[in-house]
Amino acid sequence: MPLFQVSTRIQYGLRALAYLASKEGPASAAEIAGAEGIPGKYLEGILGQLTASGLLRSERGKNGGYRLSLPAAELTVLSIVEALEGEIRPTECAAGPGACDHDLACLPRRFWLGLKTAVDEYLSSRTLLDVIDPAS
Amino acid sequence: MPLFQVSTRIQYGLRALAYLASKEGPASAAEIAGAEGIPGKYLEGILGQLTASGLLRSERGKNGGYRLSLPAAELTVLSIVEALEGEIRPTECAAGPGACDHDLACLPRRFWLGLKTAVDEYLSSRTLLDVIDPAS
DNA sequence: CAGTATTCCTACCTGAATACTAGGATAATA
DNA sequence: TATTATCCTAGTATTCAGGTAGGAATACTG
Repeated sequence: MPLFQVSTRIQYGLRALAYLASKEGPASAAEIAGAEGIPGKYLEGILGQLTASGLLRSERGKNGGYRLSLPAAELTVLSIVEALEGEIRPTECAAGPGACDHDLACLPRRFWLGLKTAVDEYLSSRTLLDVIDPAS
Repeated sequence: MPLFQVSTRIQYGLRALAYLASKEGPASAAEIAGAEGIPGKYLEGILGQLTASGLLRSERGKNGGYRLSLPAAELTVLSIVEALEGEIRPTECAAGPGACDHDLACLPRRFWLGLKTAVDEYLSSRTLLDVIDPAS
């Protein structure tokens, strides 16, 4: 129903990253889940995805866990969102010319592309640090 | 999966309004559906919703149909979106203080509220005319 | 008044996605 | 070798988008 909606996946991911940013050394999925009240097995999958995208580095075995691969100030929210949900794309047509067979008939395309640009600008100009810093 | 997604409901509604804007007099749901290639019965529901929200005026019976209740230049896209999907709200918390029981624990709230503001500004500063005018 | 064209109302259906849960295999450390 | 992790695969419950179907209410027209 909503035009845009932040899934629990993104909310959980962001909170987990925020937890890691405010901590020295690695943290396990179970530790983060406990601290943040997030279902553990579900969080595992999210963290795995963030690792595969290169935002986190993981170590297995005892004393292992996850840690940020970049300082929080260099991690844009856009990169987090795209890691968890792929490229933002309001409509099929908004993917670019030739992506749909209407092309000319699809006048609103320009409009939705503009919206995507506005959202991308917001998300790429804020970092993880901005999200967790109450002063911002 | 997407952070924001324009539903067919909004796309169809917009195209129907665009059709009405470029036409003298009323048009029936069937006419618009035929011209725009939209499922007729589905469109009926959408137009009914736009009517209930006051964006359209309808007349039943022969020679009836729908017409805009405002000039296209005075119809913001935000009003269209809200008529079809209700208020934009990225997360529960973003509805305002007190809307969730975390409040202080919900640091990212401010961030998502900012995103909502950015989107609202974009949508409320454009009208139906802007959407259908290739020059804009 | 009969017929026709239209909106309006209610109910249902289906496929896909979100938000999980379950159980273990694999790897690293102590 | 016991423990603590990540990693992998599969299944499930619920919700929602995107329709379909059928007819009732209403208004014009001959």
